[in-house]
This record gives sequence, C-alpha cells and structure tokens, in this order.
Amino acid sequence: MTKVPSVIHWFRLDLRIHDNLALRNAINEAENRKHLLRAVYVIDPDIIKTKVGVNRLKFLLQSLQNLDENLRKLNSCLYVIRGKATEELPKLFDKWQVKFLTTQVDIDPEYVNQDVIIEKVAEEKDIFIVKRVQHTVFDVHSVLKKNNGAIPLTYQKFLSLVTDIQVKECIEITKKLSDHCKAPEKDLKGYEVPKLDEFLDESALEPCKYPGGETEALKRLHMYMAKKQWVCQFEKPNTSPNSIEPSTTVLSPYISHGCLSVKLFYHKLKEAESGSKHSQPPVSLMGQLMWREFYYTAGAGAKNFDKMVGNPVCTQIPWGKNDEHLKAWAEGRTGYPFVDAIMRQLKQEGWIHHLARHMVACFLTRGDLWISWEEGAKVFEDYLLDYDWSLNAGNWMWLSASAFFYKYFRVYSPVAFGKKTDKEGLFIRKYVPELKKYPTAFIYEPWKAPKSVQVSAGCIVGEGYPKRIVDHDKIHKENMQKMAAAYRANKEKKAIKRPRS
DNA sequence: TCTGGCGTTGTTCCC
DNA sequence: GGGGAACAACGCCAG
Repeated sequence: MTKVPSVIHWFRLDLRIHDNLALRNAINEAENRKHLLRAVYVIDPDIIKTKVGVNRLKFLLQSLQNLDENLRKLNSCLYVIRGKATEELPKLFDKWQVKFLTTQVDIDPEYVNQDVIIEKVAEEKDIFIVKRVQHTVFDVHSVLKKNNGAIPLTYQKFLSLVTDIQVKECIEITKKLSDHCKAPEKDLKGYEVPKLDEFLDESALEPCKYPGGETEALKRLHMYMAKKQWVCQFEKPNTSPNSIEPSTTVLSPYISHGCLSVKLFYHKLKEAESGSKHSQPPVSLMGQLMWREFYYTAGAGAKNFDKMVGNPVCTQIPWGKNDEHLKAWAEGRTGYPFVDAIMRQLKQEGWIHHLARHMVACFLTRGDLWISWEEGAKVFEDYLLDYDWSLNAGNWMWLSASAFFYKYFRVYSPVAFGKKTDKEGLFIRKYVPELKKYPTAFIYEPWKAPKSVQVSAGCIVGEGYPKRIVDHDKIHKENMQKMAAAYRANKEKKAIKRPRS
C-alpha cells in the first residue's frame, strides 16, 4: 500500500486537458493536500466485443494515447484500468488510499448507474466526489428545471429556454503538476495505455480517416474556425450528404469523446460570428451545437429515452421484424445504390453526413423497411465514431417520426434525394464500386438498365449487385398508411388518458 | 378550450 | 434549371 494518499480524476467522455474543470480541481486538490494525482480511464474489454465497433475503438485508443501524451506535458500521465469501473475503482480506492475523486457529469444511463454505485462506495470510504458539467454547454438539468421539469419538445422552445443563459468562459490548466504529486513510475505497471493490438487486429482496418485525440480535435477546430466567412455562411440544409470529402466539419467524433470541449467550440463560434452577418439556428453551425444541447436536455428528462416502450416522448408504432432486411440494410446491400453507398461509407469510415443519416434512417423505419428505429440505433452505435447516447436516440426518433418530428408523409426517395447534390453518382461509384461503370442515367436505379447495359457495365443486377429488397414506390405508400393508423391509435390512447373534464 | 402559425433539410410536376 | 404549387397524410404551442 502507498503511504501518500491519492486524488483521482476519472476520465470518461472528457478525453482532454483543455477546458477540463474537473481535472483542474483534481490537480489543485492534489497540490493543496500534497497527495498524488492519478488520472484514470476505465476500459471494459467485454463492452468492446459487443457495443463498440472497431473504428470507434481505434478512435478511442488513439484518443487515450494522445491524452497520455498531453498529461505528460503537465508532469502527469494516464492510468488505463482494464475491467468494469464499479469493480475496479473500489479496489484502487484502497490500494491508492484515495481521498478525493473528480469526474464529469454524464446523462447516459450507463454512466449514471455507475455513478450511483461508485458514489455509495466513496461515501463508505470517506472519499469526497466532485462532478462537473463539462460535456454540454448548458447544465441540462437546470434547463429542465427552468421549463418546470417538462421536456422541451421543440427546438424553438429549447432555444427560448437557453437564450439568456450566460455561458461561462473556458478554463485552462497553466501550471505543471509538482514532482511530489506525481505518482511513482513503477505504479503504472499494468495500467499502460493499450496498444491497438491488445484489442484488435489493426491490419483488418481501413486506413484511418479521422484519427482520435485532443491534438487532432484542436487542429480541426482551428482549421475551420479560421474560415470566418465559411462559418458565418454555414447553412446545414445547403451542405451535401454525398460529397466525396465531407461538406461539414466532422468535429462530432471529437465532441462525443470529449477530445474537444463543446464550450470551447461555442466560444470560438461566437468569436467567428461577432461583428459579421451570419446564419442563425437552426441551420447555422451554432444551431448544430444547440441541436446537441436540445437532445441532451430531452435525453436527461425522459425515462427510457433510448427505447420506444416506456418512453414518454416516443409515439408507439407497431414496427415489424425482418432480420434479413435489417442485415441487408446494415451491410449496404438493399439494392438501392444510394442507401448502400451511405451504409458502406458508415461502416468503412465511421462517419456519414447528417442528411445521409436521414436517408438511411428513414429507409429503415417509416420509409421502406418498417423496422424499429431501436434496431437502427444499435447499428449506428456500433459503426459511428461520433456515437452519442442522447443524440443517437433523439435523431432516430426524429427520423422515424416517433418524436419531435411528425410529418411522416415526407419520405426520402432513395433515388431522387441523392441526385440533388450528386447527379453523376460519384459518391455511389466510390462506395459501391461494382456499379462504377454504370451510365449516369442508371446509377441510382441500376435495375432499370437494359440487360445489355448491365453486361457492358460489368455488373448484372441480381448477380454482382443485389436486386432491390423492396419496391420503394409501392411500399412507402403502404407504410404511410401504417403511420397514419399508429398516429390515430396514439391519439385515441391520449384521449382516454386525459378525458375531458 | 380552440385555433392558426409554424416547424433545420420531401417529391413531383409544371412553367 | 430554378422556383412555386399541389400533394393531403402532423403535433406543438402561444394567444
């Protein structure tokens, strides 16, 4: 057992040293008490096998590696604990004589449940815990309180709640940790940052398009914020879902892992916008950030936000089950080239444009396949680098017209939608290479190509590329009727619940 | 209690 | 090819 007691900062979704108040609190506490600072991250090897896809795992490990490098600049380092937080941390509380623990506030039930257990253990062991809101711009619980505990159900309503809230300045850690607060190097044994090959075979992975880490995050942020005019003119609906290079910032994976502070992003946007005419929420870049806050607020306020049943904001829809269709969708072989290209980009690169998410989410749920949004959310959880509990559930509910958005008759066409921004089908040609020689006239609808054209393009529909698993023109109309019926049933149920007095 | 305005990002047809 | 209207199938919220 160590003689000198310890202060822990438990990193979770705040894999950075900039604007990390909880980390600064831990450092200051260690200095004042003359304790050792232990910066820890807990990684559960089992979760990796089930929920986190290989690309996201790689991103996470790169972020941890970079975090360790940045901590070393502060005369500290990162301990990576293998196992479950609720089992491993209590052991370390004893081993390291922990007196003080800091961490960030999270709303993902997985973290919330962990917190309950850890806080109980900490209380028994007389460990003081400090939690800081630093994964959202606003404290979502105080936003809910401001709305009398009700969940804001529209974006505009949410904006009206936060418009007069003063956002605090970012904080920096300017002083290095004193040598006497630095834990001995030998303590690190067994807690080193994992190399990729500890968890996966790197050779099986695609080249890394978006490397993880705080350093990369800040580089990316500054690159975009330097383009003041671009920032001020940004309007999301005018960006392209199917450009070969992303038409938006791709800061999302860095934000979801906390490599980038949302508060820093907020202030940088304010700075870029100040003194210039600029676009406004919901379509502006600031508007994008506010969408995130909106979903976080809803996710914190609603029970079972990531499920249909027992979720107060979610319309109950009798989705069907079709594992073959689900699999075809997830693997990018629905027979609709635009849908398949998007799903293959997602699987390969871990990121797709927001409107591309609209396209495939609508297709899976109310548009074509009539499969529950919960199934789609699970696939996204696996594949997305920027997976985020509340955003994922919120957006899936939006697209399936289960909550927040109700115009279910607006269905994305898997043929027409992509053409608006990519007539030639370059995006399809890249991600569905078996169709790359198809003439432009048939690139979105290869089944319409005469056999001779299919032969000369080197790919027969039904052999080299799948036949359509559904007929969109027919099925989307049937699904609209089902949506109408589900809405009617929901309305009747509500009327029974709240009878006229 | 009722009503009209409005909501980040639809499609298709027609001029 | 760009813009506007028809299509017909919405719920939330402020007044």
